[in-house]
Amino acid sequence: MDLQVMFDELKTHFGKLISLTPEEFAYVSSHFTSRKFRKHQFLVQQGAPVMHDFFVIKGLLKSSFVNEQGKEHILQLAMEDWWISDYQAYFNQTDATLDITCFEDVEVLCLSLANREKLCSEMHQIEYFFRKKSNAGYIALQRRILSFMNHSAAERYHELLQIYPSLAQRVPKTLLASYLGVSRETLSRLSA
Amino acid sequence: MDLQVMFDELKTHFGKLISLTPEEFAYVSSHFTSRKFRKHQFLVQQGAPVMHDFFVIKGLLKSSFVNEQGKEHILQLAMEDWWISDYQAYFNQTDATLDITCFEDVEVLCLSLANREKLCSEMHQIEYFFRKKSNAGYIALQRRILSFMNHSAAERYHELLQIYPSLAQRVPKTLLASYLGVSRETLSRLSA
DNA sequence: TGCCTAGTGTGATCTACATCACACCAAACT
DNA sequence: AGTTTGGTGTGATGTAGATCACACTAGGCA
Repeated sequence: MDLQVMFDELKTHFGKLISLTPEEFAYVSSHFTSRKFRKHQFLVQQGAPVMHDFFVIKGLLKSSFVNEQGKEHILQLAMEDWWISDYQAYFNQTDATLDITCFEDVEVLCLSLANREKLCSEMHQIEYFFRKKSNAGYIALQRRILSFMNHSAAERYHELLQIYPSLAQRVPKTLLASYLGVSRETLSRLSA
Repeated sequence: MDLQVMFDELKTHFGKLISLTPEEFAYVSSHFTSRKFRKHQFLVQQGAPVMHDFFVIKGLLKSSFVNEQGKEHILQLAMEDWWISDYQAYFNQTDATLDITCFEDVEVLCLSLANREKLCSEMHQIEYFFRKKSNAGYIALQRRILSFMNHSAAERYHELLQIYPSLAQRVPKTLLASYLGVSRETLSRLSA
C-alpha cells in the first residue's frame, strides 16, 4: 500500500480524538516507520526485545502467551485501526513474554518508545491522545475481566459475536476459543 | 487525619513519577477534596453518577459488580496509596455499574473528572503522570486476564499471596475468593 | 448475658468444561 | 494428482470447581 495512504489512515485515527494541522501531523508521522509482514510471521517473539508499538493499517494479528505445556492463550486480537504490542515489554523495555503473529498479510506503522515519549513531551495533543487511548483500553480490559468472572463460555462467545462481529467472521473459531479462554471443542459445541 | 498530612501522602505519590515545585503541588492539591467514610459505607453505588476518582489515604475498599442473581464479583481492591473508582462510568460520565464500598474506615482525596482534565491540560507533568498510571494499570489488567486463562484457582490464589501479601492479610478470604473468581468454599479448601 | 453478624471449615453432590480420540473437508504446496 | 496443513465437528470420559447444607468461632452490640 502507498505510504501516503497509510498515513491517511493514521491521520483519520488521530482525528477521532484530537485535531492536528497538516504540519503537525507531518511532524508526527515522521516518527513512524512502515513495515509489512506475511501470514505466520512474527512481529514480536517471546524472549526478544520489543522495539515498537504497532498501528495496524491492514491485516489481522494476535498477541498470545504460550505456556510451558505449549498451550496458547490469546491476549489480544487486532485488525485495521487497532494498536497492538507486548505492552508490558514495550513500556518497561524488557524482553517479550508474548508472541505477536499475523494470520493474514499485514501492514503496520511502527512507533518506538523513544519516539512515542518524544512526541508526548513535545506535543500536548499527542500525550492527550495516548492518555485517552490508555484509559479506554483499561476500561475494555476491566470489562473482559468481569466477563470472565460473571459469564459462562457460551455467554462470552455470544458477547464477542455481538461486540466484534467483523472480527468473529475473519478469525477462525479455534482462535476465538483461545481468546475466550475455552477449548476449541467446547466452543464448537455451542450453538451459533 | 490532618489535611496537611493527607496532602503529603499525595505529594509523595506524585513524586514517584514526576517532580513538582511546592507552588505547583499546592496548585494541584487545591483541586482535590478530602472525604471520610465509615466501614460498610458506599463511595459509589450502581446506577448513580460517579463524581470522583479516589486516592486512598487510609483504609481498605473494594469495587465490585453485583449481578442479577445477587452474586458479587470484586473487580478491584484498594488500600493506602492506590486509586479507585468506577472508571467506565467516571471517564464516560455515565451511571455506575459498580459498587465501591469500604471494609474499614476510609479517608480519601477526591478528584473530579473536570479537575483532572483541567490539571492535565494545564500541566504537562500531570498529564504525563496519569498517562503513565494508566499504562501501568493496563498492563496489570493484562496480567490478570492471562492469570485467569492460564492458572487454576490454587495458582491464582498463591500468586495473589505473593504479589500482594499485605492485602491478603487484611482482606477476609471470602473477598479474596470473589476477587479471584472462585467460590469461598473452594478457596477455603486450598492449602495456604 | 445473650444475640446477631461476619468469617471460616468441611462433607456430599452436581455440572460446565477440559481432554482424548477420531473423522471429515477445503485450500495450498509440490 | 496427491499430500500436507488448517479448520471444524462430535463422541466418551475425566475433573476442577460450583453449589447446597450444616456446624463452629469470635467480635460487636442490645
